Amino acid sequence: MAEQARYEELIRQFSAFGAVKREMGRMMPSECPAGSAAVLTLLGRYGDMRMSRLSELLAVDMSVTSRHVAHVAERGWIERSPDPADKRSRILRLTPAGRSLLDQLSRRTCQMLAERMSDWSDDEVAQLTALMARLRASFDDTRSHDTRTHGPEPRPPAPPVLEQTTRTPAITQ
Amino acid sequence: MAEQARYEELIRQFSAFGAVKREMGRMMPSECPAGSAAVLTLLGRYGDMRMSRLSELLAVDMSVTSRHVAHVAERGWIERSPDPADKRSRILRLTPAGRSLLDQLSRRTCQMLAERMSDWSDDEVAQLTALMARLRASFDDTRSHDTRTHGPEPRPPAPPVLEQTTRTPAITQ
DNA sequence: TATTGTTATACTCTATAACTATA
DNA sequence: TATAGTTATAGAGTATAACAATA
Repeated sequence: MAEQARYEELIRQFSAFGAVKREMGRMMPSECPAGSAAVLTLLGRYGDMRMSRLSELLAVDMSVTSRHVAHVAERGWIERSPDPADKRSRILRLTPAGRSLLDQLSRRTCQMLAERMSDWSDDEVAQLTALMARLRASFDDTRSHDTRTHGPEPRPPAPPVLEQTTRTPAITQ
Repeated sequence: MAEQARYEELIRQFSAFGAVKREMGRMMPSECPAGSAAVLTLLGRYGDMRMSRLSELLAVDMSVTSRHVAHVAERGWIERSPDPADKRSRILRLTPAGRSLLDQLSRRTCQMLAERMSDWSDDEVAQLTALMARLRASFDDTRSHDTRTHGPEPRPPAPPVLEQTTRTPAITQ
């Protein structure tokens, strides 16, 4: 348990982190904004899935997911095929073009990080990754907390998003 | 120097961090969105300053800063007084109402973090803070890197944002 | 001529709510 | 009646460019 000052420092860093995100966003191709890249990345990592699962992984409302997915589908990077098990659903799958774009994006962003973090040791990078994963887990669990000020209950109990470790987990899909 | 897989993990956490930010944003009063809170926080921390310096600290374009500042000024949380040394500039200063709001926001967000991170040790919180501060520093320095794909040079060499450590630095203003 | 700050415009991301088609 | 997904609408954040006032 930390003191208030610790948390204030942390919050300050949360806020400042936006600059890092924006800097990375600036190197995305204009046809493929961050939201699209996130869709491709998750499909590449966890394989074919339905909208609802993708929504959980993105941790955004399904309406948002729907828009991102439409964007990448229009550009031929993913396919949406009907789910034989449930006609309301569609199965999302990377196309070869999508896979190719994903590989290219991944190489490019990793190269950028490698440059910016050239003085970080492998272990330090791993530490930051692990702590951020844990932070997310701390916010994911216990959906019981509720300190909000405005607006009604935003989401139902929310099926837990898996993958709270740093390591690639078994495909649960 | 880390391997590609390490960076991919890290990028994944960067993306997922958005969920944490949104969760925190949901507990802000509706009159005071994140951008406004950031303005108040920086003024509270570094004291009175000009737009240009605030822009640097926020790491956003001055047009953006101008909007945030207008928002908080309209609500009486800050004052903009003319800078006697340069009539183009205005000095920004927290009002008592702004200070009071800031204190309240700070308590509330810290309390939320304390709940969510109740199983984190003080040292772990400090570690995450330090690593995020260092990450930001890695992106701040060496404004020489340029892997962008589209758009012209977005900012000039950008005077370095101070405060790259975890500790509160001396007021440089 | 350069700099400080403001404003207009446009784009991305997000959430809520209304809607459809299926379960 | 409930769920999967889509679409319309609105709000926040950001960047670019054009502009005004001053240096």
